[in-house]
Amino acid sequence: MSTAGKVAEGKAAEDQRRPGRPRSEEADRAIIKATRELFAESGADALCIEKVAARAGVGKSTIYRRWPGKEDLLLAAIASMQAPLPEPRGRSVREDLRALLDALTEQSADPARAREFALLLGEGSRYPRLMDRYTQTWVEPRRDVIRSVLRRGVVTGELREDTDVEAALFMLVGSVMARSRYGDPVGPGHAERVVDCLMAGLAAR
Amino acid sequence: MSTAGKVAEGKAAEDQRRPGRPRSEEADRAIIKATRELFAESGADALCIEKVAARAGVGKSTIYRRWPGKEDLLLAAIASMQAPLPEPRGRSVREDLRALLDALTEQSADPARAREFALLLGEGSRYPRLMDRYTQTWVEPRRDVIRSVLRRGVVTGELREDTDVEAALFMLVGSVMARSRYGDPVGPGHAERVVDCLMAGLAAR
DNA sequence: CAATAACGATACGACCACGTATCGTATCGT
DNA sequence: ACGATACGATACGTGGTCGTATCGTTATTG
Repeated sequence: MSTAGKVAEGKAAEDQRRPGRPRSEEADRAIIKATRELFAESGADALCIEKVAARAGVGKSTIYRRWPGKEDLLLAAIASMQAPLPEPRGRSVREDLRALLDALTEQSADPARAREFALLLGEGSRYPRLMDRYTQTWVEPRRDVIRSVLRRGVVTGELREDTDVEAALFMLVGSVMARSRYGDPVGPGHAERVVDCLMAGLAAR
Repeated sequence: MSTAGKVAEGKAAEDQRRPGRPRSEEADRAIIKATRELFAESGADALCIEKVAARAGVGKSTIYRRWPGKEDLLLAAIASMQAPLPEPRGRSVREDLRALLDALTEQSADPARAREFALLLGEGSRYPRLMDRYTQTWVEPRRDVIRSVLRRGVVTGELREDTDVEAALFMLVGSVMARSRYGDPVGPGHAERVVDCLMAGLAAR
């Protein structure tokens, strides 16, 4: 039915036009919020639909009406965790890296985000679709921000010409990962120390 | 077989002296082996006693006779994963760090060991006893090896006097963690590149 | 008002894993 | 031989989770 000639209005309009009670956007939000919370608290494996429904104050059917299963729900929840890195100001590599690493550090203090690392490292093999999409959507774009700061530093002459961008990248983000773990949050001075240490190098003059 | 009671074993001898059929050491080995394999394949949450028993060719009771439950079994399995870092040769910091990082890299290619990271970062909060013991038994001693190499470098003058040992440590081990993930093993040249990059520093002269 | 679809609640069957209990059998010390 | 204990196998009860189905109710369109 419908299909209508009013093509110009797009699919959304068509959805709205469906007869019957419309889906509750509030339920959408509550479900995603509950999913994120439970994922943060217990991880992907321990997350279960019935607890999500209970916390969201929603019936199970309301969830299954929207997502076919658990993995798809998790996918939606993770996709909704927006955590943009700050735009580099471009005044100096040192300043930009500090700001980026500070942001990373702060974000990794959030249990939900710490779970993402775990998902990536461990549980990922059990949820391949989820992990692929997560990597593609979040990990690489964020790495690219750091890469571009480093590359620009090389161009401006602030960094060595033979800078190994990839090695530096993994040391920077890795320093946060290696440090953040349950009960041992990374302190605020971490970013500054790491950037200074890496910029100066270990070797004596 | 069973080497008899002859040795001056103390308590062990007393255990041996118990009447009845002695516990099978082969069953011990098979159980631990199966546990490690399943942990490597699927992680801590997916590991279940019944599959361990099946793979080990052992009855469930044989497992429960030895360990009170799943967590204790995992603890024993992880404790049995010996993975010593090589002894630093002490000729140069650069050489020692390369060797240590190469070893770390190679070990992290093992799925079982990759799971350890995940355990540390994510699932750890669900198995606090397990994680505490793991950290204390494996993580810190291994970090200490790297710390001592760095400190010695400062003493010998190979490294800057104001070297930030902790920052360098987390960059080194973190570079491996950030890179190793399911389906994206760290290449063999990684250690060399990282160490060179860190030693030289990013800043232009 | 009638048709339609989403709502919360809840019951259902299937499955899986836990940890316990009980088989008959095998292997030890005495 | 005998008692003791471990062995593999298997059945059991419990509890949790999945995904489906079915309530009566509520909101929206026409």
